Amino acid sequence: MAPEILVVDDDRELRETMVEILSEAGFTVTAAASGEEALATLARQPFALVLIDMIMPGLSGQEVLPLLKRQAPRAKVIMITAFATVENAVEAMRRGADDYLTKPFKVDELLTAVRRTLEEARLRECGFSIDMDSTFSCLGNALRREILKLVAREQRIRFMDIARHLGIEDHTKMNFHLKLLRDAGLVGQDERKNYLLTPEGQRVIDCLGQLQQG
Amino acid sequence: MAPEILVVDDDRELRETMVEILSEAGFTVTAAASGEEALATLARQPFALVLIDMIMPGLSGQEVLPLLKRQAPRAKVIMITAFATVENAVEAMRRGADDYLTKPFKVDELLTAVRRTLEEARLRECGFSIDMDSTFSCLGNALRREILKLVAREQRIRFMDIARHLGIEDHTKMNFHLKLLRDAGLVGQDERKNYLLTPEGQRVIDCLGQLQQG
DNA sequence: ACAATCTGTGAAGAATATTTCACAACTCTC
DNA sequence: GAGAGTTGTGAAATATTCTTCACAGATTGT
Repeated sequence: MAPEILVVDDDRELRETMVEILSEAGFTVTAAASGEEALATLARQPFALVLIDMIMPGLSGQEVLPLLKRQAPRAKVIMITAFATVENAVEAMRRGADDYLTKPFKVDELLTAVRRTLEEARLRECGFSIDMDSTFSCLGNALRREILKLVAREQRIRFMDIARHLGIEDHTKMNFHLKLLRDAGLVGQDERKNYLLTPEGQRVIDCLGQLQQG
Repeated sequence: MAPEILVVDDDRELRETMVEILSEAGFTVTAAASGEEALATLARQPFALVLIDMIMPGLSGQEVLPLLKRQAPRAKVIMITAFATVENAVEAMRRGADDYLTKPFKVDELLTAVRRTLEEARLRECGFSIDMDSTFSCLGNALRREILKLVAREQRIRFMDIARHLGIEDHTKMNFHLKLLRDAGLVGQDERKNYLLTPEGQRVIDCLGQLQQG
């Protein structure tokens, strides 16, 4: 499925030009003439990317941005303005915009910005997908959480060292939990049987840290 | 404990001026004269905020930024430059900077930017702290995860409606799980006994969505 | 090669978590 | 206020997970 883009601009001519350029480049494009219309459209359908003119009657781009980010946190946003200043640009980015385009722009500038931003979004979706069910049921156990945290901290660690660090005398007990962590795809082993985090495990740890205080 | 700030600038005079200003404002400040030194310092000690000059011999600010973000993802960053352009500012923000300051700046501009950025960091730490143990052991159960997701989707929902949505015929079973979710602080009830997400629950849901594809 | 340690398996028993059931207060509507 | 539906409690039965134990191949150091 082609990436869905929403173009929001009150200037009909510019709006239609942008739609045309992006459509020809192979994107699926929808247009909205105001911030209000954009939010309504976003409520009905998800978009990968939203292009917003900063200056519009009614809701301005600046005002739409936080509303949009709340409603569709995963949508990427490129702000467009004729009055570009460092302050405005920084402010827009601080508020959650992903890029910033100055009018007038060339066709190439638009396409480059759009492609780059979509590419970033695609990267973030990562190659692997995490199976929430196995991950959560696995981490429902406190000892397994401890093991995961320890492996994350030590980077690579051997079986018996995990047991010693956590004060577990029965290694077969450790093995039981370690196996579940392996099955859930959270930890793996290198060629020397050292235990280490998989990318999935790394991501879970990141998320955990963020959950705790971030 | 006062917030820890790291100032990175090769220009000794400006560096010491910034340290002085920030120290007098009550912050705990450390200085580094180069990108390399900054990264080494960050490895030894965490900082809430790092101020980096864009242009330095050796590692430039642009080069330090991604390294720093990898090493200390939770540190906030303010980039400082004498050659401010919209493009440079946008680029720095895209790469993970949290604010952007143009030289020469007034004392007030520096303090405002620093305070605002730290305030944002503080807000993100939120008022409540999540008890990872109870949260995870609670969400170890698939049915409870389903309930949490349903409550998140519906915003507020009544007891029996949860049961019907999930096709659970025995309401006392529902009650068992709902109670555990309440005990874990993930869901609450309003005055009419509608179930709804607590802030903690909201945060967990956000994190979950992000884990799945973000 | 030998001993010592490490890494692993599977099955039975022990401990927890979950479901079911009997029961009841409460809140609507009529 | 009677009846229907809602929201709840606690204890016993059941299912699941966890621990322990007996055993064994692999690896390492000497």
